[in-house]
Amino acid sequence: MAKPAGKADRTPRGRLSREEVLSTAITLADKGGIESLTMRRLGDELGVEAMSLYNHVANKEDLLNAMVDAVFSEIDLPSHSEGWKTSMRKRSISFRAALSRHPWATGLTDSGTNPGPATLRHHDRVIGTFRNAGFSVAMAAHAFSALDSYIYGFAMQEKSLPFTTEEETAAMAQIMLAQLPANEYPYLAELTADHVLKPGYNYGDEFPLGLDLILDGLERWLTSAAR
Amino acid sequence: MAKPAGKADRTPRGRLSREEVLSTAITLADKGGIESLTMRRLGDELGVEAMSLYNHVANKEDLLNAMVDAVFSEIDLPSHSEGWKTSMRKRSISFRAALSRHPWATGLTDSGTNPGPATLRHHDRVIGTFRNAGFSVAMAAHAFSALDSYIYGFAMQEKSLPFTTEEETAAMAQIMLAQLPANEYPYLAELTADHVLKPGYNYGDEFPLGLDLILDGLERWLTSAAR
DNA sequence: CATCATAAGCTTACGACGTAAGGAGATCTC
DNA sequence: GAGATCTCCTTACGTCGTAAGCTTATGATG
Repeated sequence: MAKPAGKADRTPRGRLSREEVLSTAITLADKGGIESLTMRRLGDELGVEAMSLYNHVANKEDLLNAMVDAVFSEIDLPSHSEGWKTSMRKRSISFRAALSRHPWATGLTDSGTNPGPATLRHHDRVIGTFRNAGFSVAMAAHAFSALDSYIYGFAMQEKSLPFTTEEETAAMAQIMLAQLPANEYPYLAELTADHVLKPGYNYGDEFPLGLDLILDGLERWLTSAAR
Repeated sequence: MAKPAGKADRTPRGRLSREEVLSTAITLADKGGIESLTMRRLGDELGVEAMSLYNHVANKEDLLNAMVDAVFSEIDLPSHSEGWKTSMRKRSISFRAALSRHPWATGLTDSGTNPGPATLRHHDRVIGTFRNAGFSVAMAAHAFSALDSYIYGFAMQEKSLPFTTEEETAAMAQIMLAQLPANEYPYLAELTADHVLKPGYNYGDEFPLGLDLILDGLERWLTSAAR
């Protein structure tokens, strides 16, 4: 009686905004993986037809790029004031945490082609932190490459694991161990049995070990001056 | 006259084999990127309808998993006899080269869920090399995680660069530098101008620097004994 | 308040995609 | 030489991103 026409069950809302589209897309991808994010489902979630999304987004690639930039905006920037090593450690941990919250972002490599403002700012601040600490331009580039390769790669390995919680890990490792021909892959079997299946194991805990290894290495580069 | 019926322009060949399907799929993905690999195109390339591929492959995921395993089979295994550091250095370089030849493999993370035999053998030999060198099980796990995260991440960054050759790099960097608001991202601008645009720059050259940083760090872990 | 351009939504449609179902012909086994 | 099996084909379905064009709500201008 009140509503004259149109879709019945559409949640009444003001107009859509790009931000709303973006954040819903991120939620969807977080929940069901990037392959579950389709324009139609995203539209559904927003109470709108798929084609209406194109009023706020040029195409799907534009959407994905913006999503990646949103992830970068969640990362704590290194502060120039705090000592390069601690502040770089913090931002690295924050970076990994962001990729862990949004695993789909790790594989969205096309965003390298045209990075958004948050991505650029992030990179600029990281390089700036190295430069201010006394790294030469070349050394800063090497440090940036080494450190971020590690972070990205770690996130990718983490994402590719078929388990998340400790219980899942244990269950999965049990199964894999049982399937694994132990005499053909003895070291893999040993590692699974004696390390992965130890109570309290969590792959994520490996992160700071490699991180500190690299940071210590970078510090050595720095103090050994010339390069 | 000779041929009684059927498709005219089909290259006469014996029956298809899984190996043939696999290697053609890899060639296709190498040439046009993973998104250009569709069942229909792969069929075309082999002179066969898309559906015929399902005689040799369970589904596309099976195909992709097998492709990743094929990439792993290209990597030089570390030899137990040679000293862990040099042999691990060799296999790391070989690993990166393989991912560089087949960039699509870097993103195919689902293969972590059920790795093929070449992948398992590779992992087993890597872990075995650490163990034989005196790493404890836990240290071997840490070393494996740190090193392979770096390699994977490096490959991913390399893949995401919008250029390959030195000329492309220079051209692209010029453009990006021109577009970049230099006062907003001063360190990025500096790095581009003074490092990337230097003649002879090639991002791939960064790889051994980070690699040696990690290997040296692992060696220090090893010699500092307990952990 | 009336008009009307613009923006934001909807409908329909197209050409890809992966693959289910089932049929036809070749090849192998006994 | 008969039957089973394997390989390939045709057809079809549901889903995807998105082009084209329509309708309606908004908000500025007279």
